[in-house]
Amino acid sequence: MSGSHPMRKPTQGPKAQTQLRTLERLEAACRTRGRRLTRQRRAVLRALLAEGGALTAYELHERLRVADGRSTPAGVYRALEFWMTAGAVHRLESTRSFILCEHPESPHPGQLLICHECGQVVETEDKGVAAAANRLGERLGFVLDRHPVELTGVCRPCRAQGRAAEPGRRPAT
Amino acid sequence: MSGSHPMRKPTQGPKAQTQLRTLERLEAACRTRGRRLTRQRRAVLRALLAEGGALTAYELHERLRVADGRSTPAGVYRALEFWMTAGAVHRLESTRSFILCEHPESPHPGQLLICHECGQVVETEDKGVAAAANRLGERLGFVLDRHPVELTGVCRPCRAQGRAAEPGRRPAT
DNA sequence: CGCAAAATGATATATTGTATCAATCAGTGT
DNA sequence: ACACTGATTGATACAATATATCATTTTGCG
Repeated sequence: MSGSHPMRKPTQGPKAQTQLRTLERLEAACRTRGRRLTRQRRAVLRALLAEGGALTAYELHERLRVADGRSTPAGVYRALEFWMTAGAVHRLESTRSFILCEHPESPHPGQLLICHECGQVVETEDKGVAAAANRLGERLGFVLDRHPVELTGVCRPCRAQGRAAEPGRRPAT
Repeated sequence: MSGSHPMRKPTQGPKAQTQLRTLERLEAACRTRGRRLTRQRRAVLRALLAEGGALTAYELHERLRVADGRSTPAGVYRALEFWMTAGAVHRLESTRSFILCEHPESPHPGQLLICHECGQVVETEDKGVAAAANRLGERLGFVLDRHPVELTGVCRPCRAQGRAAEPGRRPAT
């Protein structure tokens, strides 16, 4: 993930601030409800925060292992499972990686825009997309769940640098 | 995939007819453009058609191996890659499986509604969802590509049978 | 036919994700 | 402080998914 893409540097801008507050809120909320906030779980969340983007489970494992040699893949997956259940982490199916949720206080389903050139991920809560998806679901008898919708494409900086501009597909017809 | 879910039986209704025509058209189109339509590629496409739903690469491998003991996972992945490039097969990221495209003649990005109870997949080309997604992309500087959008939920039959009705999430806050 | 490009077969290996079970830890009541 | 209980972890093994490599075979074409 971050090894294969020129991932954006984790800045200390207002976004990181927000995430930090979010982190504290999540940790507190978790503690007060009988769910345990353990060393390992905290470590996973903080590693994702420090990264500022998506990481695979094994990349997380590598990072945690530096500070705690006993970290295992299974442990990382357990912690990720815990945070996903809590709504604090999303899984990116299309890149098999994990990322902090930027709107953990909202119950709405969101969208994740993923640049397949640089790996950047932008999380949104677009009413239009959500409504259109729900209407479609209704029409076909599906009740959609709240996993964020993944939309892949190329972000502006990558287009500007000439990395893949075409929407592409259809070599056949 | 089909082993773990009570997958719908492949019917011989009008849909299968359509798919069959589609199959022939694809095979022909492929042949006439310098791309090779080989035994293995044909076998993969036909196995997906026969299934009438999604299959993982290894499930496909199992099936092909019956008729041709030399089938390998690598070969299956290569054939799938070929058909995906041709727009004839979609990959379902959320279930790591593959399914025939039902609208291979259309260049529009589609949606895949996936029931996570029974595994059923419905492919659509909803203008509303597509437009909303593109607007969102524009707003954020992303040019979206044409991978179908995956929407997961529970289909009507599964809700009727009491399998999981709730949209669910948020045990935390 | 004979060449070059495309595709395959065979094999190995990388990556991603779970299962199991004994040991440990954290909260609770005493 | 102590023991009880359930949650969590550590350690290990393994399952499932996906790709790399390279020698060989097949195909299209002149």
